Amino acid sequence: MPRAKEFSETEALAQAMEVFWGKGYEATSLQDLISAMEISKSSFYETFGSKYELFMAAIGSYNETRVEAAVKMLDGEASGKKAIENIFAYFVEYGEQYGERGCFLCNCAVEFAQRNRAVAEQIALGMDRIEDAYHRAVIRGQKAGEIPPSRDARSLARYLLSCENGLLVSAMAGMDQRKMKEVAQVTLMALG
Amino acid sequence: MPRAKEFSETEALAQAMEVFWGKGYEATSLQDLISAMEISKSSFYETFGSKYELFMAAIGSYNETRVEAAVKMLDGEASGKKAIENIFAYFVEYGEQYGERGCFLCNCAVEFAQRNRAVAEQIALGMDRIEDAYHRAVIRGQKAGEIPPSRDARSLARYLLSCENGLLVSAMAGMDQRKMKEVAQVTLMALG
DNA sequence: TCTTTACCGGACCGATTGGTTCAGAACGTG
DNA sequence: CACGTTCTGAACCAATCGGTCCGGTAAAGA
Repeated sequence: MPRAKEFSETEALAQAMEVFWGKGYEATSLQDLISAMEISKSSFYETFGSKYELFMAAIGSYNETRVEAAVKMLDGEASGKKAIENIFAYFVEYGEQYGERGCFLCNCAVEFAQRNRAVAEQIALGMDRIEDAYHRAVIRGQKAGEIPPSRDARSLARYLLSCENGLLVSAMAGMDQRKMKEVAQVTLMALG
Repeated sequence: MPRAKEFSETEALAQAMEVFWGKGYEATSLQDLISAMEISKSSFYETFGSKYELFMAAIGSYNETRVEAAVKMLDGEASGKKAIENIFAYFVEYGEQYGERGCFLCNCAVEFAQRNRAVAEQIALGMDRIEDAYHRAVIRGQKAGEIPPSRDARSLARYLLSCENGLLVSAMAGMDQRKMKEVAQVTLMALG
């Protein structure tokens, strides 16, 4: 009976995420959003409720796509150490593809987290997923004899996550790829 | 002949920096600023020109005060390694005093740097100062036999800066002090 | 064809944004 | 006292902000 949907909700959400990722929440206007999503203002409010609700959904979308992709990368490799090396190499290459817009979760944390608990929780969700994936990779590396079993796997996982965040923020602050590569190498030496 | 200045320009600037640091540029309104600075709107525009100009000056103020303090901390200690350990310990304690508002330069980089070259340059100025201070500390540590001389001092300095950024961002994303302390320990182990 | 739903454009809203202007009070100095 | 300057509060500005509402059209199934 009804007319068929003409735009994909998840696709529009993904577009919105891109805009928020690139410009941040406050600097993104409704105009920016509906232009990128290619829907009308009316459809916007009917489908997504408000700018804020859309933003929360966008973080969720990021967790389901980008974070999940990173997790798969870490879980997929046969060797734990290789998986970690590969993902850091990926982050070093990263800028060329996406521009230096860093990690969306970090950006949101910087702009929002201290003032908004709901956002902070949404961010923690994604961060924890990555940390756990690093943890699994470290354990795998330890079992394979690539990483000393004496080291605390959870600490190493948190260290790697923190370094990842630092690397991506440093990139936004102007660090070029060559220097990033050096930093990544030093970072991974800490695995022993 | 003239009437005396009744407010200190540098003091007002410092207050403005605090606000920008805590809320970011976009989320800070003129009302926020003139309330914190305790001057009138008229004085504001006469003295500082515009919100944007004030913001740029605020980054400068941050470089002259906070960054300079960090540099002094790194240069002051007798032992290079001890200096680095101390400053990381300081960042771990940090949150309690200032709330988790991270590093102002990083925050600005996240919000602004990709879209504004002038801001990016101002940020790079401060970052370079810190990197150089780390570099001097590493060299001192190497001369004292605390850090293997085989390691490239500049790479280590950039690594430390990147890890510092990562640690402060992670704190904003919800990492608690205990975990930060662990991460800092792992970070410093990489010095060898 | 008729109903139901999807979608759009545009008018409209109050509030707030950053910014300007100006008259006048406050104040130190000659 | 008078001059020169600092500083303020309020009035005012156009523009934009996020958000609401409605009339109309397009499309699918009954």
